[in-house]
Amino acid sequence: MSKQNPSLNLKEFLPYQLSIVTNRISASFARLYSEKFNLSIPEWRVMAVLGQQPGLSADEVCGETEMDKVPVSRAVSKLLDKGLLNRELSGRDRRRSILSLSEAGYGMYAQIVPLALAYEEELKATLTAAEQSQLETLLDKLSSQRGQI
Amino acid sequence: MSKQNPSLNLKEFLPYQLSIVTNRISASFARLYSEKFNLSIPEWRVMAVLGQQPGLSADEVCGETEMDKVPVSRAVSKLLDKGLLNRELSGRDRRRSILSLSEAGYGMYAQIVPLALAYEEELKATLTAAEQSQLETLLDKLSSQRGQI
DNA sequence: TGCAATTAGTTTCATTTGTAACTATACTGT
DNA sequence: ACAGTATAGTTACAAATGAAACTAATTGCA
Repeated sequence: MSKQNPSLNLKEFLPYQLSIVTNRISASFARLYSEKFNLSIPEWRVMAVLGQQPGLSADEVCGETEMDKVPVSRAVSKLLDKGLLNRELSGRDRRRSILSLSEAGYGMYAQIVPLALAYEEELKATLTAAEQSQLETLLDKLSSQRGQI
Repeated sequence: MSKQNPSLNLKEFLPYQLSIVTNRISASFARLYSEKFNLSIPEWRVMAVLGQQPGLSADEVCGETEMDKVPVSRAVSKLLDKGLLNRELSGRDRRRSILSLSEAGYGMYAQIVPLALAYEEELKATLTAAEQSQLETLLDKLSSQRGQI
């Protein structure tokens, strides 16, 4: 039994399945905040971390969101333009910025969070409690094992 | 208990977790065929479906891959340039193309498929058999339920 | 038939994205 | 103290992407 007639069923191929499901979910979730609040995905992610952890630097935002520093920089400057963010420079290290949501930014954040949580609930609604915890386990395993691949 | 102090932990937020894991996996899998064979993600996807189902039209490739017709069209024309694809016009409907891998294309496909399968194996290696089937179930559930969201 | 509406696929254009170069500040070892 | 290196963040440029306009072929139905 050699490898003659190699074949791969895309629909059963795990990386492909993951990317289809994830893209659908990301896209439909993105509609939630992009249509109503006119935020791009990077902008929303920056707001999401700063809403929870105010005072991070741009670099720390990169770490939290797994985003590249370029999209973070661009998202930050757009959010500043829109008045959704405050930025000051760190006294200790004047390369570093200190970022936080402005009052307007926090107001928007406070509107989006319940939508996000409701969305997540809906997503999980078809899963039993056991399946939900299985999913966590599986995602953890898949994500930890990457790196040597 | 009202919704004062709304907060959302990004790292525990399902759409975010999915997108992080998936992006890592997609990126590391893409390195596999992009570095060695100089294929873009859309190009690889087109080859992947045609390797399995020769004779599809561009439109059917869209359906199989969930890609937009524009990236498919571009990927097809690049693959034609590279000599990896054959295209003829359907006799019945001369708008439709009939696509298949060329000999060179199939040769490349035959080299990539084992890499892809090995990659998938490695990915699944940390999961038990039970977890692997759980994962399938979960992905099915998550993907079927989208649409009304 | 023949003309309006669809469909397959391509092209154009504007937007997004990523890589690499750049600026400015801070750290290191001598 | 200071030369070399590293880091935070921005900018510039090129490539990828998507929406909408376009071309060509087909279908439907009056």
